[in-house]
Order: sequence, then structure tokens, then C-alpha cells
Amino acid sequence: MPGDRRPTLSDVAARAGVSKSLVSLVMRDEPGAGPETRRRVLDAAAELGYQPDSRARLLRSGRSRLLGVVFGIQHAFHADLVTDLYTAARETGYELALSAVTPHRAEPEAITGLLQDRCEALILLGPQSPVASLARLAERLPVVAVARGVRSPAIDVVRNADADGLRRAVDHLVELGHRRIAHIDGGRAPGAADRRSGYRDAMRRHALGEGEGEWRGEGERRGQAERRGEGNPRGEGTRGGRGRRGGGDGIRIVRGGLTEEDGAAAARALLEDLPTAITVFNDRCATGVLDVLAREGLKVPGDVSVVGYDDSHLARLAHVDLTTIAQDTAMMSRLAVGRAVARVEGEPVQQREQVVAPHLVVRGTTGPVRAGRPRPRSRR
Amino acid sequence: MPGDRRPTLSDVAARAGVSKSLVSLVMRDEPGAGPETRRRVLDAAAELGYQPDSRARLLRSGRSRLLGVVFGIQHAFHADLVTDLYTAARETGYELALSAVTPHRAEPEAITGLLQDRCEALILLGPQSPVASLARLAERLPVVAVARGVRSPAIDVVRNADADGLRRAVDHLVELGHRRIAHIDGGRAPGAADRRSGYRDAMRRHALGEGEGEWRGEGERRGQAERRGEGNPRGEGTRGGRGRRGGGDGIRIVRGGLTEEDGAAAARALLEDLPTAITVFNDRCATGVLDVLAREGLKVPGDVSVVGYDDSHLARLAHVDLTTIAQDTAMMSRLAVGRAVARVEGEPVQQREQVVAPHLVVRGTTGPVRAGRPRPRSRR
DNA sequence: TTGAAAGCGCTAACAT
DNA sequence: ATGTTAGCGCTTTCAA
Repeated sequence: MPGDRRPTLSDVAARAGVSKSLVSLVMRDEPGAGPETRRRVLDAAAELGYQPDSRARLLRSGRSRLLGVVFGIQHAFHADLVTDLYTAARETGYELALSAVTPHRAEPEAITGLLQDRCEALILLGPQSPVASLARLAERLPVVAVARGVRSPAIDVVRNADADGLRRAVDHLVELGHRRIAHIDGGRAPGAADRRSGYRDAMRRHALGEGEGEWRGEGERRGQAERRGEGNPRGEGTRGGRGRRGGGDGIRIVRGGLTEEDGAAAARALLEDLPTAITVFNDRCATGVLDVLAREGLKVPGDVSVVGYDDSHLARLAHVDLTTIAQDTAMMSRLAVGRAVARVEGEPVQQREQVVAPHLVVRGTTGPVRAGRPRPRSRR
Repeated sequence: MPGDRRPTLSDVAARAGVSKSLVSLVMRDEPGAGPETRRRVLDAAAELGYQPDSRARLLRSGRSRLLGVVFGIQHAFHADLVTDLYTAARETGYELALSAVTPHRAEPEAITGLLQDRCEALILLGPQSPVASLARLAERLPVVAVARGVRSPAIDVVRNADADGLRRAVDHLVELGHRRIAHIDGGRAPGAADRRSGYRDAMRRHALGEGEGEWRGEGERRGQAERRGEGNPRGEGTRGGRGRRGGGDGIRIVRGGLTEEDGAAAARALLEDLPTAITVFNDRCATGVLDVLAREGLKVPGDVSVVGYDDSHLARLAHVDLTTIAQDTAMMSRLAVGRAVARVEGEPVQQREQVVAPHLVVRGTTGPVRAGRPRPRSRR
């Protein structure tokens, strides 16, 4: 019952009739113990239900072999990354210490916890802290930012080529014959600026770039500041912008966001003058778009094609079956863990930033462009 | 830079010109140090960027003040719980240690990690392990199971009154005039059996209970075994059952599951003979139902009313706006943490099982029953 | 191959 | 109010 003291190394040693040192060796699978001794020790440990105390172990050895991971508990994409991070870490002999960012637990708090646990490096998923404070953090221990480009020489970055991803989405749609292609963006979310420019570049490359209009309902101009992605990417300023176009092809960017709701709002804004294809900031947002389209009685991909981003679980669901741009989370996780370990072990490092190529996953929401204008069946 | 040794208590003591004990006291905010000393120590600590080493601290004090939390990283509902668990823990002076279950990291592994961290109690969200192994675990330390009823005297349980929840859903629909009410269940997921019986009971109480038919496509009969909720609740046996009814009111249960996909499949099965209202195992599954209904051109709640379960983020999204049964995650989290702490501190405990009442949250997917039969616009 | 002893950074008990 | 000492459970010398 919970009340007996837990067995320690000494208990095992006593029971096996050997010294603590031997038990220590055996438990860590180090060479230096005879086979017979090894067996006796293992038996004793099993009988006592001995579990090594990681705290004492790490205290003494001076290192924790712990990689701290900060993630947003509400982010499906972070969940995918964490899953792969566990796998990647297992191969390196380091353990993961998880610390969640929640609506009531901000990033600094999540980080502090990990520092007290003496993590040897930090892997931050989509970090929201200002670059300056991340840089300060990096003075204390290696910091790897994943899925957000951080412009600081002190911080390693693993991200996917966002611009490239959107280029692939547009290329795919153009191949299918689409010319009226809109983009629902991610506002100030990490990666959103790059995805916007990827969309813009691709449109121009296909000679669909003329006639770009205002895209923010508030009439606010896009500035440099937003490229830095500072501030909270969620929950503010995501009201759907009004896409104003007089017809013809052209770049058309509507303010979206990270959530289903953002996507739904943006989709409603597009209904006035529907394009034949929509590229969306991420899968979650695309789900909201699909939902609105369905309620309007529009066929996907018959009337409108939709491309998401992330290849999250959502996209793979049979009834969603979303064509999307996949981020290679397994690769990104391996790189993040690898880099963290390299820094901890003082290995030389080439490039501070590692960019992973995304790839297109064609599913059921994209198809050839149709003749004639789709009409929404009704307004909700 | 990462390379200088981190400052220790002794460093701070030396810098402040006092003993380690004083620093220790000050850092823990314990009484016993003069105000002047306190200030000097705090300054020194700040200048050095000192962070206490939780491992050493806990090693020495003989306890970890750590509550281990095992959660499924893909479960949105678990994310809500973890969010609230952090909040609840903060008030008790205990810290949370998170350990995720992923597709490549099973529950036993997640638990082992926490044991090595010397957690003083374990809070398991929707544990999947067999009761026997949970009971064995409970011999070593207090174990609290959340959101799954575990029938073992050794384990504390915090769950919501699932049957009651479904009763509320049915009552609500009946008040709106519905009589043809179906239930899409959660298969063998934790809580699914209770929700089924809640649905059944409520239907009978409203004299809508006659005429229950087969509900599993496989022709399999419901047995006692499934009530125990053993085995993997995900991914198997979730093919949509065929609801066979000849018209008239009655109990109608269709096999669903936990995911959007399960809901979509079940909804398609219902299309043949559409009820006026559907109660669904959970919000995620209900989302799949809504999706299929929208694609069929059916109005919600005009043609069909839908009630979910969980009041997860999904349900709250403006464009989903799902009427649902809310589990009080804040309360459940408080109870779970409270119980874990009580066990750790040896306080006497009344009931092993704490059941939280769910409540109805009326949103936009339920409305008065309509005259006439809805017709699906088309088959997908 | 094995064992004895020191000490990781901290807290608790006991001085002063 | 402050300092001294011992020792948590383990790993790491170092010696046998």
C-alpha cells in the first residue's frame, strides 16, 4: 500500500548481497558486472518492485538528460509534433518533459517549470514570446523554436517552407484549370505571412497576379510589423475581411485565422463573389470553410475546390477528406530533437535554421474547374 | 551562454554573504529571515539568475509534491481537463507532471515515466489499462481515474453522470415536441454504456420506449462485457450500424464512436429513415453528423435537431453552435486534484467515486419539431 | 569484477 | 535571526 517506503538502491543491494555500485551499474545496463551478479541484482530489483529515482540519479550525474517541450494544449498540430518528438527522443537517450501552455498558463510559466526541472534544452512549439525574451532564455540553455521562424542568432529554428507550401497548393489548382483562386490567411499567426507571400508569388508566376485589392475589412494596411508575428496569434482581429474585386482573375486574400470559426467567417465573406478555388491557412480553418460551403449547398470540389495546410488528423478524416499541404512532423521532430541534443553535447552546428519542404497531399476537396458560376443555394 | 555552470544555493549565499539556510528559507518564502537579509538574498539571486533545482529540493525533502497526469494527446476533451488540472493544482501547492499517451507511446510507458519522477499520486484521464493492472499500480501510490469508471476498491474515480446527461438531452428534445429521437452511441468507449442506458431510460420514461430493434449492423447482441469498457475504445468496430425500424416512435440506437468519422458513418445510416432528433455520444462525433446532414441539404434544427456531449471547444464554435451536455471539467479537475492530494496526505476519504452532474447547454442545433418529413436533397 | 567513500543541491534539525 | 551539520538516493571516482 502507499505508505511503505519505496525501495532504494541500497535495499536492492542488500537483498542481492552486493554493493550499491554494482546495482547502479546493472540498473543502467553498463558493463562491469558479472552475469551471475547481474541476474541476482535484477531479480532482487524485480521482487522489490524497485524503480530508480530519476531525481537523485540526475542530481548526482549533474545532468538531467531532459529536453523540455512547451506546447499549446489546444493545438492539434502540436499534438502531432509531440507525438513525433517522443519517438525522436527515444532514439537519443533523452527524455521529454512536457509543459503545456493553456488559456490560464502562459508561456513564461510553462518555461519556468521546465527550467526548475533542469532541462538541458528547450523545444518550443510555436513560441509566442517576443524574440528578445527568447534570446535571453537562450543565454541559459539551448533553445529550439519549432513551427515559428525566430529571427535571433541565439535560437535554432525548425520550420517548414511555408511559402513553398502555398506555391504547391496554387500550382496544383492551376493544373486543374483554376484561375480564380483566393487565399484565406492566418492573420498574424506564425507562418501566415510566408504563406501569404507564397500564394502571391505563385499567382504572379502563373500570371494571375494583377489587380490585388484591399483585403482587410478594417482598411488597415499590411505592415512590416506583422511579419514578425509578435503578440497573441489567437482570438483577436479575426473578423472576416471583405474581399473586394470587380471580377476577373487576381490575387485575393481574405483575413482568416487559426480556427474553424475564422474560416467560416472568411468563407462567408467570399460568398459574395465566389472563386473556383480557395487555399486556406490551415486545416482547422479549412474545416470551417467547408462547413459554410456545405450549408450553402455548394459542392466541393464541384463548385469550389479547397486546399488546407498541415495534413492534420482533421484533414485525413474520411468525411472531410481534405486536400492539403503536409508538414513533415516526423522530420521536424527529428530535426528539433537532434539539434537540441547537438547543442547540449556541444557538437558543431551548420545552419541555425532548418527548413523542411512540405508536400501536397491530394484528397477529395480539389478537382477540375467547372464551367459556369456556382450560386449559393441560400443564405444561412 | 550555455556552458557556465548554473548558480546554486551556495553561490547565492556567498554573494549575499549569508548561509545557505537563509537563502533556502528566503527562496521558499518561509518565515525566519530578517527583512534586510531577505532583500539582499533576493537581489543576489536575481543578479545571478538563480533558479532553484527542483530535483535536489524534492530529493532532500523526501517528497516530490508532484502529481502525475496521464492524458491522451489527441483527445480534445483531455486538453480541457489538463487545462483545468493546472489551475486546480496551483491552489494546492502541488505541481503537475504531464505524460502523454500517443499512438507510439502506450499507457504503461507513460505511467512508468511518472513513477520514476517520484510522483506522489497519479491522475489518469480515461485510462485504458485493465482494472487489474490499475489496481496493482494503486498498491504503490494513490491513483485517481477521471472520466472512466473503474470498478476497483483501490482506485478513486471522478466521472460525470453519463446516464443523467443523456436523460437531460432527451428531456430537452421531448420538451421541444420530438418523439422520434435516435441515439448515436460511443461503442465501447468509456461512458458509452451509461449514456446508452440514460437514453433508453429517458425514452421509456417518456413512453417512447417500445419497439427497440437490433442496432448493430453485425447482428451482435449487447452483452455485459461492454459495460466494463475494457479494450481499446478507438478505431475498431465503428462501422455504422443499420437502424432498422418500421416507423413509429421507439428506441433507436446506432453504433457510432468517438470521432467525426464515426459520426458521419452513423448519420448516413440514419438517413434512410430520419428521426427528428439525434443525441450523439460526444461533440466530436456530433460534428461528423452535422457535416453529413449539411451535405444532404438538411437543415439543423429545422429538419433535424442534434445534441452532443462534452461541451468541448468544438461545440462552442460559432458556426457549429452545438446544443450539448456539458461535463464540468473545472469541477472534475478540482475533485481529481483534491482527492489525489487527500490520499497523499492521508486524509480520510468518504466515497471512492465522485460523480459530477452534467448540465444541458442549449445552443443552435436544437429546435421545435417540424411538421412533415424531411427529405435528403441528394446522396453524396 | 567488486566495494568504499565522496558529493550532486538542497532542506531539516539542531545549534548559536 | 542566523549558521552548522547531516543526509535524501543516486553516480562516480578510486582502491582493492
